[in-house]
Amino acid sequence: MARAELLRQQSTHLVLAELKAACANCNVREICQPAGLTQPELDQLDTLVNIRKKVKRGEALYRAGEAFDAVFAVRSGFFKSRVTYEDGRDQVTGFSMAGEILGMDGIGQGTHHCDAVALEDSEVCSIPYARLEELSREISSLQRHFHQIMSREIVRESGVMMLLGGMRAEERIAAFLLNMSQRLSARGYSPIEFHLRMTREEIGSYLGLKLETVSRAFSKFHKDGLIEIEQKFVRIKNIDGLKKIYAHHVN
Amino acid sequence: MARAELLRQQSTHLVLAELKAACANCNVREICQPAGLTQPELDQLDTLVNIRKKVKRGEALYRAGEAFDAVFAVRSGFFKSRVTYEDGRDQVTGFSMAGEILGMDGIGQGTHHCDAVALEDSEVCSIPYARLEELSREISSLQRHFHQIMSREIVRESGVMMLLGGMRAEERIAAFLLNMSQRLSARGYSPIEFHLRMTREEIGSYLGLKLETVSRAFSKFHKDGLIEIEQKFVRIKNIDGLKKIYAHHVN
DNA sequence: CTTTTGTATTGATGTGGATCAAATGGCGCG
DNA sequence: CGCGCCATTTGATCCACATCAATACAAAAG
Repeated sequence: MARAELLRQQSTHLVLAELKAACANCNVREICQPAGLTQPELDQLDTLVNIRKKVKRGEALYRAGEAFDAVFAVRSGFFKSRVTYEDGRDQVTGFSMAGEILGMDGIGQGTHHCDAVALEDSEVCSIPYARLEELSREISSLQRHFHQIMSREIVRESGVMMLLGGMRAEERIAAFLLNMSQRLSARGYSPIEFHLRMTREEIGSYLGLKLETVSRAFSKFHKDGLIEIEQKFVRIKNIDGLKKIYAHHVN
Repeated sequence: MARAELLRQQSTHLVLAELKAACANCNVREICQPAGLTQPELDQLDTLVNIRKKVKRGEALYRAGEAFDAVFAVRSGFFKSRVTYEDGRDQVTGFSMAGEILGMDGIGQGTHHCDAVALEDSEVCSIPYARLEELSREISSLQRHFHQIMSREIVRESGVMMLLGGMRAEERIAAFLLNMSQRLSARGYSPIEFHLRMTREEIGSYLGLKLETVSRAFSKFHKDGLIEIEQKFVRIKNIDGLKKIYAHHVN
């Protein structure tokens, strides 16, 4: 752990030996280290993830229209994905936290379809797509794993479609909080206390609501004793209450 | 073409020779026949698509929760994808027409995440996923092609998220009609005249609107001379007018 | 420290689309 | 052919959320 910390502070131009160490110690195991690999396969895998890159808060990891050549594993930090219309309006299409994969929208067209912007100082591992394809052909469990990640992204988005299509404001916010809680929990963080990295406006954009509506819903949940909320800090006090709102589904 | 028609009427238990002929004549080339394959590769490909299956109008090709073991190429007909909540409410998450691929939501969990229901008598080719993975490892252009199809599904869904999150009723309907037009056009059908296979209610469910709102929007477009619409038949009379509505984006 | 700027809260009012309701029309089926 | 069901259209009313507006607050900048 201390070693990983050390490596993190070094240049992004790492020699291979260091990269291996980085991968072996990385907390993003789930992504880059599918289970059941033999040692030779693990060695190959180390050649896949080749560059670690820091992205400062507010900077874009990539932008819509840029050539796609890699997907990214978020090592630390937090990103939003955003599409921008011709007329300047934009919409947040997702949030990515440490341990998640970013950039798969680019595979289809060979160019990125959205911007990925860091909401706090972040670090990613770049996974060159050509190499990923190559290695997928050799290591079937990696292939399967990658397909699963893409498929889950499809399922995630259809979940958001449900939110947007059929739920009312408070249901959406409850679903959003529960989803955050669940994902943080899966990453080993507290599921009941966390910092929102995004603004009310970004939450609203993601959920198809205005920032005032988001704020009012948070206030209401607070008043009803479901959560504590102070600025970006959230503590879930009654998770079943939230689930009940989420599952209410009036019509 | 006459031969393909003949084959279509035979049993779904075809011998290999017939299958080959079926694939060679299939109009779904784009999916099952990536460009640049050598003859041996093409022969392998013929072993991938192994069963043709008819699905009658109203029947499900698969249902949420069922074990996933294949994706499907729609050979003819039309499907809707639908997720159902615990409480019985459901939402349409997509429509699939001839030449498109269905069922990729199941890869992540190993079970299907939604129902796929035929909106008219349809015919699909089943593509066993295990075999697809296997063949993807051998034929890199097939691998790439499959990844592109999945990625495009991700992009498609984020497009729907934009619709649902940021556009008003008439913009959504205009976008829906333009999308239908474009997809039909890409399949060699007329982009200006077509039959909607789904009800107003299904369109509404997909777009996050009530059926009355869908009906009113159609009536308005008709009144404004943008389309002709009679029951499920649509003729687009002013495609630029529709695009203008779609791009209006008040805020 | 003060100023500036971005973010959040809260209230008052407006409106797009949902809801409720009723009439019409198409189509499968006995 | 005629019955009954379902899809569609259209009108009237309602309400959830957007919009407009004012204030408060926090973090960053000077």
